[in-house]
Amino acid sequence: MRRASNEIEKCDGNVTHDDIIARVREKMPDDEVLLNLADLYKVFSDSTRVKILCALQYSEMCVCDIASLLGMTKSAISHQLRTLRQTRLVKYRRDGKEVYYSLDDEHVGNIFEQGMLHVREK
Amino acid sequence: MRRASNEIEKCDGNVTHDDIIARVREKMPDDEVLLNLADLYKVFSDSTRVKILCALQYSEMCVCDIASLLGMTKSAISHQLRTLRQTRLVKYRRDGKEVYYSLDDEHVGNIFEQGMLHVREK
DNA sequence: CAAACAGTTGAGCGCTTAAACAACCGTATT
DNA sequence: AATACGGTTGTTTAAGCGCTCAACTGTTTG
Repeated sequence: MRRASNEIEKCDGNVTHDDIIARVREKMPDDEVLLNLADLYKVFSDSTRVKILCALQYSEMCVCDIASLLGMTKSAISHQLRTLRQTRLVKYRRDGKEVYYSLDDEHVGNIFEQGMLHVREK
Repeated sequence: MRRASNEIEKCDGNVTHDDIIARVREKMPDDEVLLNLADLYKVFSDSTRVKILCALQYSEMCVCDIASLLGMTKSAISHQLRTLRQTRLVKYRRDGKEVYYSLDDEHVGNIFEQGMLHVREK
Protein backbone atom coordinates (compact mmCIF):
# COMPACT_ATOMS: atom_id res chain seq x y z
CA MET A 1 0.00 0.00 0.00
CA ARG A 2 1.47 3.28 -1.05
CA ARG A 3 -1.47 5.50 -0.27
CA ALA A 4 -1.75 7.50 2.96
CA SER A 5 -4.02 5.09 4.79
CA ASN A 6 -7.51 4.02 3.81
CA GLU A 7 -9.13 6.91 1.98
CA ILE A 8 -11.51 5.71 -0.69
CA GLU A 9 -10.31 6.37 -4.20
CA LYS A 10 -13.35 7.00 -6.42
CA CYS A 11 -11.14 9.48 -8.30
CA ASP A 12 -10.32 11.65 -5.37
CA GLY A 13 -12.66 14.38 -6.47
CA ASN A 14 -9.94 17.00 -6.60
CA VAL A 15 -8.86 17.89 -10.07
CA THR A 16 -11.79 16.78 -12.20
CA HIS A 17 -13.50 19.12 -14.63
CA ASP A 18 -16.63 19.74 -12.65
CA ASP A 19 -18.25 21.89 -15.31
CA ILE A 20 -18.05 19.15 -17.93
CA ILE A 21 -19.28 16.53 -15.51
CA ALA A 22 -22.25 18.65 -14.52
CA ARG A 23 -23.17 19.39 -18.11
CA VAL A 24 -22.93 15.76 -19.18
CA ARG A 25 -24.83 14.51 -16.15
CA GLU A 26 -27.65 16.85 -16.98
CA LYS A 27 -28.00 15.46 -20.49
CA MET A 28 -27.62 11.78 -19.61
CA PRO A 29 -30.78 9.64 -19.65
CA ASP A 30 -31.90 8.10 -16.39
CA ASP A 31 -29.84 5.23 -15.06
CA GLU A 32 -32.78 2.89 -15.43
CA VAL A 33 -33.08 3.58 -19.14
CA LEU A 34 -29.41 2.84 -19.73
CA LEU A 35 -29.71 -0.31 -17.68
CA ASN A 36 -32.63 -1.52 -19.77
CA LEU A 37 -30.67 -0.65 -22.88
CA ALA A 38 -27.73 -2.77 -21.76
CA ASP A 39 -30.11 -5.61 -20.97
CA LEU A 40 -31.58 -5.43 -24.45
CA TYR A 41 -28.16 -5.66 -26.04
CA LYS A 42 -27.29 -8.51 -23.71
CA VAL A 43 -29.89 -10.56 -25.52
CA PHE A 44 -28.13 -9.92 -28.82
CA SER A 45 -24.71 -10.61 -27.33
CA ASP A 46 -24.87 -14.38 -27.66
CA SER A 47 -24.20 -15.94 -31.03
CA THR A 48 -26.78 -18.69 -30.58
CA ARG A 49 -29.51 -16.16 -29.95
CA VAL A 50 -28.33 -14.04 -32.85
CA LYS A 51 -28.50 -17.04 -35.14
CA ILE A 52 -31.99 -17.89 -33.97
CA LEU A 53 -33.26 -14.36 -34.50
CA CYS A 54 -31.55 -14.21 -37.86
CA ALA A 55 -33.12 -17.49 -38.97
CA LEU A 56 -36.58 -16.38 -37.87
CA GLN A 57 -36.28 -13.35 -40.12
CA TYR A 58 -36.63 -15.70 -43.07
CA SER A 59 -39.24 -18.15 -41.82
CA GLU A 60 -41.15 -19.24 -38.79
CA MET A 61 -39.67 -22.45 -37.47
CA CYS A 62 -40.30 -25.11 -34.85
CA VAL A 63 -37.77 -25.88 -32.12
CA CYS A 64 -36.64 -29.05 -33.82
CA ASP A 65 -35.92 -27.20 -37.05
CA ILE A 66 -33.85 -24.56 -35.32
CA ALA A 67 -31.93 -27.19 -33.40
CA SER A 68 -31.22 -29.05 -36.59
CA LEU A 69 -30.24 -25.89 -38.45
CA LEU A 70 -27.75 -24.86 -35.79
CA GLY A 71 -26.54 -28.36 -34.92
CA MET A 72 -27.52 -28.05 -31.26
CA THR A 73 -29.78 -29.87 -28.83
CA LYS A 74 -33.46 -29.01 -28.49
CA SER A 75 -32.80 -28.28 -24.84
CA ALA A 76 -30.20 -25.64 -25.57
CA ILE A 77 -32.43 -23.99 -28.16
CA SER A 78 -35.45 -24.09 -25.89
CA HIS A 79 -33.52 -22.40 -23.11
CA GLN A 80 -32.49 -19.59 -25.44
CA LEU A 81 -36.00 -19.27 -26.86
CA ARG A 82 -37.19 -18.76 -23.34
CA THR A 83 -35.09 -15.63 -22.87
CA LEU A 84 -36.13 -14.43 -26.32
CA ARG A 85 -39.76 -14.94 -25.30
CA GLN A 86 -39.29 -13.08 -22.03
CA THR A 87 -37.84 -10.11 -23.82
CA ARG A 88 -40.72 -10.12 -26.31
CA LEU A 89 -38.43 -10.63 -29.28
CA VAL A 90 -40.16 -13.82 -30.45
CA LYS A 91 -43.68 -15.16 -30.23
CA TYR A 92 -44.97 -18.69 -30.71
CA ARG A 93 -48.00 -20.68 -31.70
CA ARG A 94 -48.76 -24.30 -31.03
CA ASP A 95 -49.86 -26.65 -33.81
CA GLY A 96 -50.32 -30.21 -32.65
CA LYS A 97 -47.15 -31.38 -31.04
CA GLU A 98 -45.03 -28.68 -32.61
CA VAL A 99 -44.42 -25.14 -31.41
CA TYR A 100 -43.67 -22.61 -34.10
CA TYR A 101 -41.62 -19.53 -33.28
CA SER A 102 -41.46 -16.25 -35.19
CA LEU A 103 -40.22 -12.70 -34.65
CA ASP A 104 -42.41 -10.53 -32.46
CA ASP A 105 -41.01 -7.15 -33.25
CA GLU A 106 -40.15 -5.12 -36.29
CA HIS A 107 -37.32 -3.48 -34.35
CA VAL A 108 -35.29 -6.64 -34.46
CA GLY A 109 -34.63 -6.13 -38.14
CA ASN A 110 -33.57 -2.53 -37.63
CA ILE A 111 -31.25 -3.38 -34.78
CA PHE A 112 -29.66 -6.05 -36.93
CA GLU A 113 -29.11 -3.68 -39.81
CA GLN A 114 -27.31 -1.10 -37.69
CA GLY A 115 -25.06 -3.78 -36.27
CA MET A 116 -24.33 -5.20 -39.71
CA LEU A 117 -23.30 -1.78 -40.94
CA HIS A 118 -20.64 -1.67 -38.27
CA VAL A 119 -19.51 -5.27 -38.63
CA ARG A 120 -19.37 -5.42 -42.41
CA GLU A 121 -17.12 -2.44 -43.06
CA LYS A 122 -13.60 -2.54 -41.64
CA MET B 1 -32.43 -42.86 -18.63
CA ARG B 2 -35.53 -43.24 -20.70
CA ARG B 3 -33.96 -43.14 -24.11
CA ALA B 4 -33.03 -46.33 -25.97
CA SER B 5 -29.33 -46.30 -25.25
CA ASN B 6 -26.83 -43.69 -26.31
CA GLU B 7 -28.03 -42.22 -29.57
CA ILE B 8 -27.08 -38.60 -29.82
CA GLU B 9 -30.02 -36.25 -29.66
CA LYS B 10 -29.23 -33.21 -31.81
CA CYS B 11 -32.91 -33.33 -32.79
CA ASP B 12 -32.87 -36.78 -34.20
CA GLY B 13 -33.00 -35.58 -37.77
CA ASN B 14 -36.19 -37.45 -38.49
CA VAL B 15 -39.23 -35.30 -38.66
CA THR B 16 -37.80 -31.86 -39.28
CA HIS B 17 -38.96 -29.72 -42.18
CA ASP B 18 -35.93 -30.15 -44.35
CA ASP B 19 -37.19 -27.80 -47.03
CA ILE B 20 -37.52 -24.89 -44.63
CA ILE B 21 -34.14 -25.61 -43.08
CA ALA B 22 -32.47 -25.71 -46.47
CA ARG B 23 -34.09 -22.47 -47.57
CA VAL B 24 -33.19 -20.64 -44.38
CA ARG B 25 -29.64 -21.96 -44.34
CA GLU B 26 -29.15 -20.66 -47.83
CA LYS B 27 -30.18 -17.14 -46.84
CA MET B 28 -28.31 -16.97 -43.54
CA PRO B 29 -25.13 -14.88 -43.44
CA ASP B 30 -21.87 -16.67 -42.74
CA ASP B 31 -21.30 -17.90 -39.22
CA GLU B 32 -18.36 -15.58 -38.83
CA VAL B 33 -20.47 -12.52 -39.57
CA LEU B 34 -23.05 -13.48 -36.96
CA LEU B 35 -20.30 -14.15 -34.48
CA ASN B 36 -18.82 -10.71 -35.02
CA LEU B 37 -22.28 -9.23 -34.69
CA ALA B 38 -22.79 -10.93 -31.34
CA ASP B 39 -19.38 -9.68 -30.22
CA LEU B 40 -20.31 -6.13 -31.15
CA TYR B 41 -23.49 -6.29 -29.12
CA LYS B 42 -21.56 -7.82 -26.25
CA VAL B 43 -19.76 -4.51 -25.93
CA PHE B 44 -23.08 -2.74 -25.49
CA SER B 45 -24.37 -5.36 -23.06
CA ASP B 46 -22.72 -3.91 -19.97
CA SER B 47 -24.28 -0.89 -18.30
CA THR B 48 -20.95 0.67 -17.39
CA ARG B 49 -19.84 0.65 -21.00
CA VAL B 50 -23.21 1.93 -22.14
CA LYS B 51 -22.94 4.82 -19.71
CA ILE B 52 -19.44 5.64 -20.87
CA LEU B 53 -20.46 5.64 -24.52
CA CYS B 54 -23.53 7.66 -23.72
CA ALA B 55 -21.52 10.26 -21.81
CA LEU B 56 -18.98 10.58 -24.60
CA GLN B 57 -21.80 11.47 -26.97
CA TYR B 58 -22.06 14.79 -25.19
CA SER B 59 -18.42 15.62 -24.55
CA GLU B 60 -14.93 14.25 -24.68
CA MET B 61 -13.80 13.39 -21.16
CA CYS B 62 -10.73 12.24 -19.27
CA VAL B 63 -10.72 9.02 -17.26
CA CYS B 64 -10.99 10.85 -13.98
CA ASP B 65 -14.07 12.73 -15.14
CA ILE B 66 -15.82 9.57 -16.25
CA ALA B 67 -14.95 7.84 -12.99
CA SER B 68 -16.31 10.77 -11.04
CA LEU B 69 -19.45 10.96 -13.18
CA LEU B 70 -20.25 7.29 -12.71
CA GLY B 71 -19.03 7.03 -9.11
CA MET B 72 -16.54 4.31 -9.92
CA THR B 73 -12.80 3.83 -9.61
CA LYS B 74 -10.41 4.94 -12.31
CA SER B 75 -9.25 1.36 -12.59
CA ALA B 76 -12.67 0.01 -13.40
CA ILE B 77 -13.24 2.72 -15.98
CA SER B 78 -9.85 2.19 -17.53
CA HIS B 79 -10.51 -1.52 -17.91
CA GLN B 80 -13.76 -0.82 -19.73
CA LEU B 81 -12.18 1.86 -21.90
CA ARG B 82 -9.69 -0.75 -22.96
CA THR B 83 -12.36 -2.97 -24.47
CA LEU B 84 -14.01 0.07 -26.04
CA ARG B 85 -10.66 0.99 -27.56
CA GLN B 86 -10.08 -2.52 -28.88
CA THR B 87 -13.45 -2.52 -30.61
CA ARG B 88 -12.71 0.88 -32.14
CA LEU B 89 -15.69 2.51 -30.48
CA VAL B 90 -13.64 5.19 -28.72
CA LYS B 91 -10.40 6.99 -29.50
CA TYR B 92 -8.13 8.99 -27.22
CA ARG B 93 -5.59 11.78 -27.15
CA ARG B 94 -3.05 12.57 -24.49
CA ASP B 95 -2.69 16.07 -23.06
CA GLY B 96 -0.13 16.32 -20.29
CA LYS B 97 -1.02 13.88 -17.58
CA GLU B 98 -4.55 13.44 -18.76
CA VAL B 99 -5.96 11.18 -21.45
CA TYR B 100 -9.09 12.38 -23.19
CA TYR B 101 -11.50 9.89 -24.69
CA SER B 102 -14.12 10.48 -27.34
CA LEU B 103 -16.36 8.46 -29.66
CA ASP B 104 -14.62 6.96 -32.67
CA ASP B 105 -17.61 6.05 -34.76
CA GLU B 106 -20.79 7.65 -35.95
CA HIS B 107 -22.48 4.25 -35.85
CA VAL B 108 -22.55 4.33 -32.08
CA GLY B 109 -25.21 6.98 -32.14
CA ASN B 110 -27.35 5.04 -34.60
CA ILE B 111 -27.06 1.83 -32.66
CA PHE B 112 -28.13 3.68 -29.53
CA GLU B 113 -31.14 5.16 -31.23
CA GLN B 114 -32.45 1.82 -32.45
CA GLY B 115 -32.06 0.37 -28.98
CA MET B 116 -33.77 3.34 -27.38
CA LEU B 117 -36.73 2.92 -29.71
CA HIS B 118 -37.23 -0.56 -28.38
CA VAL B 119 -36.59 0.26 -24.72
CA ARG B 120 -38.68 3.39 -24.48
CA GLU B 121 -41.97 2.03 -25.83
CA LYS B 122 -43.69 -0.88 -24.15
C1' DC C 1 15.97 13.63 -8.60
C1' DA C 2 11.85 13.17 -5.71
C1' DA C 3 7.12 13.60 -5.02
C1' DA C 4 2.46 13.80 -6.81
C1' DC C 5 -0.88 12.55 -9.87
C1' DA C 6 -3.38 10.53 -14.22
C1' DG C 7 -3.84 6.38 -16.12
C1' DT C 8 -2.75 1.40 -17.15
C1' DT C 9 -2.20 -3.36 -16.17
C1' DG C 10 -2.17 -8.16 -14.20
C1' DA C 11 -3.89 -11.27 -10.70
C1' DG C 12 -7.63 -12.91 -8.01
C1' DC C 13 -12.45 -13.20 -6.54
C1' DG C 14 -17.30 -13.59 -7.02
C1' DC C 15 -21.12 -13.61 -9.92
C1' DT C 16 -23.38 -14.64 -14.15
C1' DT C 17 -24.55 -17.73 -17.73
C1' DA C 18 -24.57 -21.10 -21.85
C1' DA C 19 -24.77 -25.80 -22.63
C1' DA C 20 -25.28 -30.78 -21.12
C1' DC C 21 -28.04 -33.98 -18.86
C1' DA C 22 -31.98 -36.11 -17.12
C1' DA C 23 -36.59 -35.86 -15.95
C1' DC C 24 -41.01 -34.18 -16.96
C1' DC C 25 -45.33 -32.24 -19.56
C1' DG C 26 -48.75 -32.14 -23.60
C1' DT C 27 -50.49 -33.74 -27.63
C1' DA C 28 -51.35 -37.25 -31.02
C1' DT C 29 -51.74 -41.97 -32.37
C1' DT C 30 -52.83 -46.76 -31.66
C1' DA D 1 -54.40 -46.67 -21.39
C1' DA D 2 -49.87 -47.06 -23.56
C1' DT D 3 -46.49 -45.38 -26.48
C1' DA D 4 -44.05 -41.93 -29.07
C1' DC D 5 -42.52 -37.57 -29.86
C1' DG D 6 -42.00 -32.30 -29.60
C1' DG D 7 -40.87 -29.26 -26.28
C1' DT D 8 -39.88 -27.51 -21.52
C1' DT D 9 -37.57 -27.22 -17.17
C1' DG D 10 -34.39 -27.83 -12.96
C1' DT D 11 -29.82 -28.94 -11.90
C1' DT D 12 -25.05 -29.07 -12.54
C1' DT D 13 -20.66 -27.77 -14.57
C1' DA D 14 -17.43 -24.97 -16.82
C1' DA D 15 -16.31 -20.78 -18.93
C1' DG D 16 -16.58 -15.77 -19.20
C1' DC D 17 -16.46 -11.41 -17.16
C1' DG D 18 -16.70 -7.07 -14.15
C1' DC D 19 -14.71 -5.17 -10.28
C1' DT D 20 -11.11 -4.65 -6.67
C1' DC D 21 -6.53 -4.46 -5.20
C1' DA D 22 -1.86 -3.62 -5.74
C1' DA D 23 1.84 -2.52 -8.49
C1' DC D 24 3.60 -0.10 -12.28
C1' DT D 25 4.25 3.58 -16.30
C1' DG D 26 4.42 8.18 -17.75
C1' DT D 27 4.11 13.12 -17.11
C1' DT D 28 4.40 17.37 -14.53
C1' DT D 29 6.12 20.16 -10.79
C1' DG D 30 9.24 21.60 -7.10
